[in-house]
Amino acid sequence: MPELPEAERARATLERVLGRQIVAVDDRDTYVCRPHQPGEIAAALLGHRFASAHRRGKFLWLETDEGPTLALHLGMTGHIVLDPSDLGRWDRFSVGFSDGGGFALRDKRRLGRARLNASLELVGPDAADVGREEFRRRIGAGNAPIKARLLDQLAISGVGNLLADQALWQARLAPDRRTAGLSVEELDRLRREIRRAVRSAIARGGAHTGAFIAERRADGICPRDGHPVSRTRIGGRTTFWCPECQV
DNA sequence: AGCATTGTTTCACA
DNA sequence: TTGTGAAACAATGC
Repeated sequence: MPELPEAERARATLERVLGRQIVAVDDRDTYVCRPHQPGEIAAALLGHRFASAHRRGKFLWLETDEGPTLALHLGMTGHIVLDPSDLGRWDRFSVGFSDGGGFALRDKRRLGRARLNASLELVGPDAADVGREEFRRRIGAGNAPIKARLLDQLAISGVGNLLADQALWQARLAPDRRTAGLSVEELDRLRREIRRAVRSAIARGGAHTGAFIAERRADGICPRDGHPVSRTRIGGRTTFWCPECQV
C-alpha cells in the first residue's frame, strides 16, 4: 500500500533498529537487490551499526556509522517487519542483529528494492516539505496533465496514485488539466491540499484513509456534491475524479 | 481468461 | 535534446 504515509511509518519502525550490530544479511533475491550480486550488500553491512533512518518521499535509507548507506524502497506492496519470528517466502531482504532481533522487507509483489549507496540527487523534494516557490517552479513547468506531474517523483516525491486523486479532489482541480494552464493561485491551492492530505493520511494510518478514496470505485459518489465520480486513465494509472466540482 | 493493481525504470517518439 | 507517454517489470487477486 505504500505511498508517503506508509513510507514514513516504515522509517519510524526502522528507527528502532539503530545502534545494534549487524550480524546477518539476506540479500539473495537478485531482483529486489539489483544491480548487486548476492552477498554484496551483506559484505558491506556486516559488523556495522545503523546510525540513522531517513526518508524523502517514498525513498528510505539507513546510514551506518562511517560505513555504507542502505537504501530501501517498499515498491507496490512492501512493508517493514520488525523482529520477524520467522522468515517466509515474501521476505525479500532481511537484516539480523547481535541481540537476536532484526527486520525484513516483506513484499508479495517483489517490486521493492534494497540497494547500497543509492543517490537521491534526481529525486524531487518531499511533497510535505516543498516550499511554495519551488512547488510552483517544479509542478508548473512543462505541459503534462497535472496528475501525471504529481506522480513524477523527480518533480516532487511521495505522492502516489491514491494521494494524487485525494489531493486533486480536495483542491477541486480536474486531473487532466495541463500544468501550463494552471494559475499561480491554483498551484498554491494544490500545494496546500497535498500537504493537508499527506498530514491527514499519516495521522490516520495510510493513503487509503482519505474521504474521496473511499468513493474511488465504479459506483462512487463525490462526498462534496453527491455527483457520480468519473473514471479515466491518466499518467498510466486509473484515475477517479468528480466532474462536477473538479474543474 | 483477461484485466487490474497504492511502485519505478526504460524505451520510443514527437 | 528534452519532455511526455506507454510498456516492462513481478506476483497476486477478482
